[in-house]
Amino acid sequence: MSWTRQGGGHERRSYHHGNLREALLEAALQLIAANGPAGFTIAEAARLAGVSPAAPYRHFSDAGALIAEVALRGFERFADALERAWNDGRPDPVRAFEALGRAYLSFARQEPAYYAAMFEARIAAEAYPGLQAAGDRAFGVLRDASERLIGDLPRETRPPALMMALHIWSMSHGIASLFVRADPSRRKLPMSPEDLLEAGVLLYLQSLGLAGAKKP
Amino acid sequence: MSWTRQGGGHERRSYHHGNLREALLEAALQLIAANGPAGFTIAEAARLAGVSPAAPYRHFSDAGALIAEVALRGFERFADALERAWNDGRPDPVRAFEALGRAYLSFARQEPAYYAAMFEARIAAEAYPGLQAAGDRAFGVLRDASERLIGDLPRETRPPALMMALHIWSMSHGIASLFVRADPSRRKLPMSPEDLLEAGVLLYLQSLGLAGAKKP
DNA sequence: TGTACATCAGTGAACGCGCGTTCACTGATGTAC
DNA sequence: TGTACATCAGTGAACGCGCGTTCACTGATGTAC
Repeated sequence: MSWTRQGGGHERRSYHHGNLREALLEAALQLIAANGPAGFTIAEAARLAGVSPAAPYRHFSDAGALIAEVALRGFERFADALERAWNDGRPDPVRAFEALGRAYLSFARQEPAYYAAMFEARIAAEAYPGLQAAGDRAFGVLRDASERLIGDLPRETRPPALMMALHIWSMSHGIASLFVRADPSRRKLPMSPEDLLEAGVLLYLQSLGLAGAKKP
Repeated sequence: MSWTRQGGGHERRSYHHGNLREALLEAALQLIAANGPAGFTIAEAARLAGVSPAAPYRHFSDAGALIAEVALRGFERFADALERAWNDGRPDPVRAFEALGRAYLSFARQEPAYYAAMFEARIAAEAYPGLQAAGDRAFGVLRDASERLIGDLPRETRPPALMMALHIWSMSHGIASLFVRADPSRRKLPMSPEDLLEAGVLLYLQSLGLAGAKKP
């Protein structure tokens, strides 16, 4: 990729945009944030990027491919954020696990467009190489953290790490879709989504003998 | 509402459809099931109902109103299904609670169009009177069941019923959206969604001292 | 029981709109020499 | 360092399409008498 001018500034464009691919992905994020994945069109993205409606086809075969690319990048950022939060189990696994949960919701809140592209766009993951893998990497963070958390448990009371990761993921995703998304249909909560998730995770860990009996 | 012919059969139509409102809602379900809430248009629904594109406007002001009506009915059916499953806590609260969870996923699986209209359509609930209330009624089943389940717990270890209901709802919804929906982006699971949810709920209840230590 | 009439559900033609997609083109960029 | 040329990103005009929405209308239904 090469461009002549740096940054996304709106100085007078020359014939070649120079950074159109990135500009289109950026535009897609704006449009998805505003109206959901269905509210995105190539024509509108081109308009936002200040380019003719035919130009995007030099970079993406169709709208699906563009959204898939957004989702792919979303999963990568998501995995990064989760990894940073888990911080390899520091300062201690339980605390790091809670940080992981907060990071999950924080991502859904800060990056609603990425989150929507990842989970609401109805993309056929197998049609876009790399997408599945990126999703797996994000989930892998949760799975590894779970594995680490339950590593010291006696064999009889140790649940499968995969199952545990799925439980935590499901609850996190459920809270994110029901209560975090700035959606007109969002319901009101008597507590913050973060507190709700933390309490749920703590109770879950408690049942495994992994967290103190109380920590409200 | 009045109609001259019963049923949705496709016998020769007369000038008046007679049951268009219902036919449109039915068509909407088909379209939403096929392509999600965004894949629904008034024109296409009219076509499916065998009626001119202007006819739907006699019954719905716009597409949003039609989808909102679908969501409303969905919440009503959903609440009914959950209530039947809970069965007032019989044969015993824990078992009934598990049945409630299965009913949740079963609804998401059997009625994906309703489920999508209810949770993915981005409807402004407050704009459609009754919608919020219908949603509240469905959630209320879960809340009442939670209340009943924890009723006998000692005050110190008893969580707020509302919070507990939110946890269960979130996990159920998370599992439903991630693993039940017949969506091209759905991920594979090493177990059935029902088993995953049941295990999660049991662990959760266990942490409250409400379920046996093991029941795989 | 029959007739006149009001009601209103559905018609069909029309409109403007935005989208997806194509095409031959153009002009900027980079490279070979 | 300068020139010729290949490459290719972006143009702009055009197309067909389906949608939303309106309108004056029509004909079936139900009701008052």
